[in-house]
Amino acid sequence: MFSLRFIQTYNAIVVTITPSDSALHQRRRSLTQAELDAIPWYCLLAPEERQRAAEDLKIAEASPGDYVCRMGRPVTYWFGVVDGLLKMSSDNAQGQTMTFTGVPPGGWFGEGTALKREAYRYNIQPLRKSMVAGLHVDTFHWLLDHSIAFNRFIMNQLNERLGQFIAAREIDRMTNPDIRVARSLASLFNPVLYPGLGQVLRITQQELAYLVGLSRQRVNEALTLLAEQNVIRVEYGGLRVLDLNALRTQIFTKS
DNA sequence: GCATTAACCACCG
DNA sequence: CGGTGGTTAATGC
Repeated sequence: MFSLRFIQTYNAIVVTITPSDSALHQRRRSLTQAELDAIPWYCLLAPEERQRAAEDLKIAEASPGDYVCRMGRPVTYWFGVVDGLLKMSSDNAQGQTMTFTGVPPGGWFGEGTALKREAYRYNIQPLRKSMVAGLHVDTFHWLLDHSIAFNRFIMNQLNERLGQFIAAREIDRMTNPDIRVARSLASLFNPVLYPGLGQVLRITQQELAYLVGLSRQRVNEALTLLAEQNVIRVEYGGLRVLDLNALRTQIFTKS
C-alpha cells in the first residue's frame, strides 16, 4: 500500500502489513526527467526549487484495492497522477462508499489537507493500475514558503476545484443520467486541473459507471447518445471529446 | 417507466 | 486469453 510505505520510510512507524500490501512489490523511485517535465507546477519553479522538488519527488505504482491515501490517516504527501485513473471517495457510517470525483493523469490533489497538516478526509484509490507521484508535505510547505509561482499554482488549483465541486453538486441533483454522464466527463476534462490530458481520455465504461454512480449499461447508452450528437467519439478503452462546451452546458435529448 | 443486475457474445489488444 | 463494448432479458422501485 502506497501510503503505508511512505509512512514507514519517513516516520519509522512500524505498520502491520495487510494482505493487499504484499501485492505491491514495486519500489518507489525517483522520477525521470520526462516525468518531471510533464508535471504542471514543476516547470514554474526556479532552478534551486526544482532541484529540491526533484530530489524529494517519488513515484510508485498503485493497483485497484490499494489506498493511495486513506481517511483519517495523517497527511504525508501531496499526490499527483502520472498515469492511470484514481477515484476520490469516502465511507459513511453505514459502510457505503460514496464516490466524489475521478482524478485523471496530470491531476494533483490533497493540497487542502497538506496545508492544514491534518488527516486525510477522503479515500483515494486507483480504478486501474496507476503511477502516482508524491511530494512530501514538508517539501510542499517549503515550496509554499519560497515560490510565488507555486503559490499561484496552488491558489489557482483550489479555486478551480471549488468550481468543480459546486458543479458536482449540480450534477448530483440532475436526475437525467445522460446529462450526469456528460457533466461528469466535462469535469474530468478540466484543462486547469488536468492539463496535458488532451482530447482523449483512457477510461472504460465500467470505470465511468463507478464514477458517475450508474450501471455500465446505462453509461453505455448515454455515451452512444453523446456520440450521436457529435459531442464525443467513443473509442476502444476510452473516448475523445469533440465539444467540451456542449458537454458542460448542453441538454441532450433522444432523437 | 426507467434503471439495475445478469448474462451473452463479438471484438480488441 | 482476458478485458472491453454492445446488446438483451428479467427484476425491482
